Amino acid sequence: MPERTELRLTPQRGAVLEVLKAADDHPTAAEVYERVRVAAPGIGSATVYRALALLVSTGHALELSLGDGTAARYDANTSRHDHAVCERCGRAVDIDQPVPDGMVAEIARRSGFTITGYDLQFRGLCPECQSGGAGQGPGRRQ
Amino acid sequence: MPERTELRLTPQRGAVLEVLKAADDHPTAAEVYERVRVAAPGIGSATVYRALALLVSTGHALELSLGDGTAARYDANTSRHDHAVCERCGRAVDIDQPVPDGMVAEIARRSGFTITGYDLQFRGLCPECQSGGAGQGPGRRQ
DNA sequence: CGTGATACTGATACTCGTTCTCAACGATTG
DNA sequence: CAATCGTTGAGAACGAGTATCAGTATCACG
Repeated sequence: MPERTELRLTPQRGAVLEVLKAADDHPTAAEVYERVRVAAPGIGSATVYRALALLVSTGHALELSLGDGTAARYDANTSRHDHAVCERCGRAVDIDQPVPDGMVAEIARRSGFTITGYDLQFRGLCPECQSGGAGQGPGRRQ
Repeated sequence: MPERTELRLTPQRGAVLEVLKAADDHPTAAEVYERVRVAAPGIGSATVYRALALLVSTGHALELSLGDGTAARYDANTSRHDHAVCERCGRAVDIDQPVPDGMVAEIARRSGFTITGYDLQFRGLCPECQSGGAGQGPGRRQ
């Protein structure tokens, strides 16, 4: 599978892309599937997964692993940015502040790695959940 | 299930903890299972998962999602640190340099989140894979 | 228009990591 | 010794994602 020779923008793929562009949250593949079924009722989940993978590989979408052990999320914003994830409600918002270059260089020097990128997720409580209710906070990892 | 009332250090749990402490890599649950079977031959995978969850919840181990979509990894080093993951061989090494406090504060201010922590993984090539061979690099995410 | 090549589709079976269920086991207490 | 209750191992169940496959749509060309 060296290079895509051809690539059609089928109705299904268009629908997936529309859903992704219309979403201001960061839907999982399953959520994308649900929403796409409104515009393309007969669509199968495999097709959604394939379309998402295609969009990611062609740079039209980003696949996010928000490090909470749950399913991958997708984002039509393809510029470099990170996320803050609410530990209570799972909502993710964009963070546009990059890690300082000096820090990356220092880490490359110390570890011997060639650093090609990084994934950074902040954890905490979103404004709604801070005020919202006093429910129990699950608390995960580190 | 408010608080652990009792907690036995059973041979199985001890074996899991030993494996974790002896590991200088960051084994997945499946790898822990394999290694534990040497010391505790009849052990079941469910027991290993339970022991790992227990160790994590009592602060004796850390569960890592290295953001590459693969299985969770475990680490007996419970102090705050991040990881650099090799994109070719999957190896993870520890990174001890924290994100500057000012950056975290700035992000909390801008997003309105109460930040309780973060997960940071650097991606790149480890020293071995840089020199090692010219194989094909997979290339994932962002 | 017909024909063949090939990309794409949806259904479904499957894999894999992880969790759940449950009967049996074992340690502790009275 | 009996009752209790946390723990165990086997295996079923689960959810996300992938592979397979037969059928369909689209394209290039004569």
